[in-house]
Amino acid sequence: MKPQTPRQQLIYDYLRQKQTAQSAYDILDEFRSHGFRAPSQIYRVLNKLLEYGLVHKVESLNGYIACKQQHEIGKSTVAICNNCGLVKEIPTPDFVDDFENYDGWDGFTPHELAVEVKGRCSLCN
Amino acid sequence: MKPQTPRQQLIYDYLRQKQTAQSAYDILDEFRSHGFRAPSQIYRVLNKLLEYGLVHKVESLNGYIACKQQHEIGKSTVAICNNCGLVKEIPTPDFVDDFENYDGWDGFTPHELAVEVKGRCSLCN
DNA sequence: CTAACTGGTGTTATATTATATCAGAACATC
DNA sequence: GATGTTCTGATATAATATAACACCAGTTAG
Repeated sequence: MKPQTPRQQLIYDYLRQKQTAQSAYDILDEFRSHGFRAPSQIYRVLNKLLEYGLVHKVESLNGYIACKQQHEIGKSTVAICNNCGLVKEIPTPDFVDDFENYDGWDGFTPHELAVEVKGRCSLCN
Repeated sequence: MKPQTPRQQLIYDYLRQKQTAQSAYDILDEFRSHGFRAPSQIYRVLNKLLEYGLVHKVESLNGYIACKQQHEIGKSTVAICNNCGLVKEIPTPDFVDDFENYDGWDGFTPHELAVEVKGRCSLCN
């Protein structure tokens, strides 16, 4: 699915070009000149992009990044640099597929899986 | 590490007995009668408990749970029921250890890893 | 002893993130 | 051209989290 409106395209392109997660308010400040005046306007666009799978929310940063990986939906893995804030979506390792046949679930049926890894990026190492 | 003060013990015990993640404000409301009056008081205790590894933050719920699993520090896995809100910490599967030798890091050095899985618990299935 | 340090506490204020709600515009369709 | 759907603008408010400062108690060092 591609962005469906000019504003979706605008925000998607903006996130694509960023290396760090952006908050809704970061985006709002960036695009006030484009007619965005209230957070709800940003969240509306973000929610669509999330729905389309074009954007991920980085829960531990309350920020948003563009999805640059082709991956199974409902299975994202991001690496977050504690030093510079860089967020990189990485290919979800194959062995995570084992989650489905993991026997530790105790009756739980997994639908979506999000892995957030904190550490140091190659430049900050 | 065990709770170090009466208030840490209080909140820790409270979280231990809960099946769902509790927000700082839930806890505040619960313990107003014990002299908690401001969110910062709760966050102070929570931050200590997090530091001691006795509590986990569930990022996607902005809530907190007691850690009931013995596990390597910096490696938590929680299963979240989308229906009833139950949050269960589960043993981090062995194969996640492979993360360390995963070759998709591209220079990134992982320190901490958090897995949040959404789905349906055994009762809501 | 007492000065300095430490860690926990109380309090007020404020920052940050996210949603609810309502009204109107744009557009399609029948 | 009435109806419905989606996107939009706008205001208000909710929910989550931190900053800053003063106080007190215990303890450790000079």
